[in-house]
Amino acid sequence: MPNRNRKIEQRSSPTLLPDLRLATLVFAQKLIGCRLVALHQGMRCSGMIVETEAYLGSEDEASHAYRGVTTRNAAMFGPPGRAYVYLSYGVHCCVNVVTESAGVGAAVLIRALEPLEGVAEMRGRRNRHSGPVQILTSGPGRLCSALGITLADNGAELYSAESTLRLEPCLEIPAHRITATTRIGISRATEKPWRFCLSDSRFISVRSRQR
DNA sequence: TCGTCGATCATCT
DNA sequence: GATGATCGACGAG
Repeated sequence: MPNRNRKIEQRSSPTLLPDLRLATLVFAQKLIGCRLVALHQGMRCSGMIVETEAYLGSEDEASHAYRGVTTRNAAMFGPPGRAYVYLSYGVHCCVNVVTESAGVGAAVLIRALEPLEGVAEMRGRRNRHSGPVQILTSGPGRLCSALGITLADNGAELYSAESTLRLEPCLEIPAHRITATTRIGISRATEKPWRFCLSDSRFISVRSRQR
């Protein structure tokens, strides 16, 4: 019933997550304002997504999917709505939301959150018992550390209410509050303005490099 | 406040 | 053997 589903999407309210059939660049913007929830060691921690980056499939030189399926990126080529978690620089975990159809290899990297629940737990995990709360989740490695996300979460069903790592609706952010800039920390396809930030958020990872 | 640099290791060539 | 979607520490201004 594709037409019926489309009607539901057009009437999207703050209580809905972005439609998984959206194009990755649109999905990356719609993801801002959603809540990322992690339930680990019996603790619920969550934050509102304030910064994302879109990575397209085989057409995007900066994407892990550019060279096709490997052991590491297999989750990227799986069904949409799953988590793709990978180890960066051998040290930090980073989490993506897989988008589009299985086999495409597109995903949206979550780069920063505004902490909502479990701040004390996040401080403990990051060994930051004092200081500004922004430092806890501003950066893809930091937010995974704060929420306790590890490689064990690779492939988690983010759209399932039973999943220990999942997305939940939070706020609907109007398009004029979202800024597009070039992506960060990459050496290829650096000109693509596929990073999206909540314009007035104090929690984004790097100050504006807008072009 | 900003820039630089080393740590660290799974993955890829 | 080289690379990298990062981070934290440290020094300069």
